[in-house]
Amino acid sequence: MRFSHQRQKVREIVYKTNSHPTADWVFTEAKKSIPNISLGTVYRNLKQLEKSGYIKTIYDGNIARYDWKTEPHNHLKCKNCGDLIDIVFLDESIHPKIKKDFKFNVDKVEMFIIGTCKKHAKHS
Amino acid sequence: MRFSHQRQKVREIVYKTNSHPTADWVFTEAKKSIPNISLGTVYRNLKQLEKSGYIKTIYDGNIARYDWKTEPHNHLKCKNCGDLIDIVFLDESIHPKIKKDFKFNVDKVEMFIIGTCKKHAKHS
DNA sequence: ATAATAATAGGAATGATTACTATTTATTTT
DNA sequence: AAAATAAATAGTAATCATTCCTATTATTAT
Repeated sequence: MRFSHQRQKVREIVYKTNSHPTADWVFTEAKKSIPNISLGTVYRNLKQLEKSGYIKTIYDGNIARYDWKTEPHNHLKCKNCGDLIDIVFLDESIHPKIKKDFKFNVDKVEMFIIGTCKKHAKHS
Repeated sequence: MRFSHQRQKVREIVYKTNSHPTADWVFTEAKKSIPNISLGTVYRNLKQLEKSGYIKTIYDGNIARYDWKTEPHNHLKCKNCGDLIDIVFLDESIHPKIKKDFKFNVDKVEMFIIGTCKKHAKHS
């Protein structure tokens, strides 16, 4: 894979935010410094960056979001504001139990905990 | 909400399978007995059935699947065959811990465990 | 049976993502 | 440093899942 300014920029944008951005948001940001970058280029590079292990794809409902944090972690999703909050709740220590109980070799666990974050809780 | 043959059929189709079908598969099945049913009708009814609590929607990557099993449960997803396997691994007992540790009120947990099922494991 | 209106069929519209292709650009070879 | 090679791009068309729209049909209350 050879160098391109577009790929470098896409990567930089994902690495600079904790907002788990969508492809479209990355596109909008990238246009600020590369005005004629195309959306296809953003998608292609996000896919390549994931393949190379630099970023991870998160499926939030039926939209893809991207995350620079590649270590195993989980997400809280506030149904009120839509924010995704990174947490570490389950780690790889559950893999042997799943293998034993269900005869299933685990690669990774994707968990969304859906509810209300502290900013939007009605009361305690 | 008043009776319709189409809604009854959609519900019956989802209730008869353990394959976590997509809207399109439900549509194909429904056409066998209601040849001129439309895809929009299938989508509308799936949504209504979910709202009424008869079925649940599962987002598998960026495609919606439907599940008659409405009690909390989790899914193993084999990356080899794509099958979704129902398991009960995490239950609501984790909710208080998440509330305490992260100040987050949990409604539900969506978990996908991705890996290789026993049919497709290379060896132990 | 009639009136009121929820639900439908069929097709158009939308939104996210992928595919296509002529051109540009990074790297390699000379 | 110029030419050759091939990867990457821009721009656009195509695809796929899903939703929206509207005239017509079907269910239910009167």
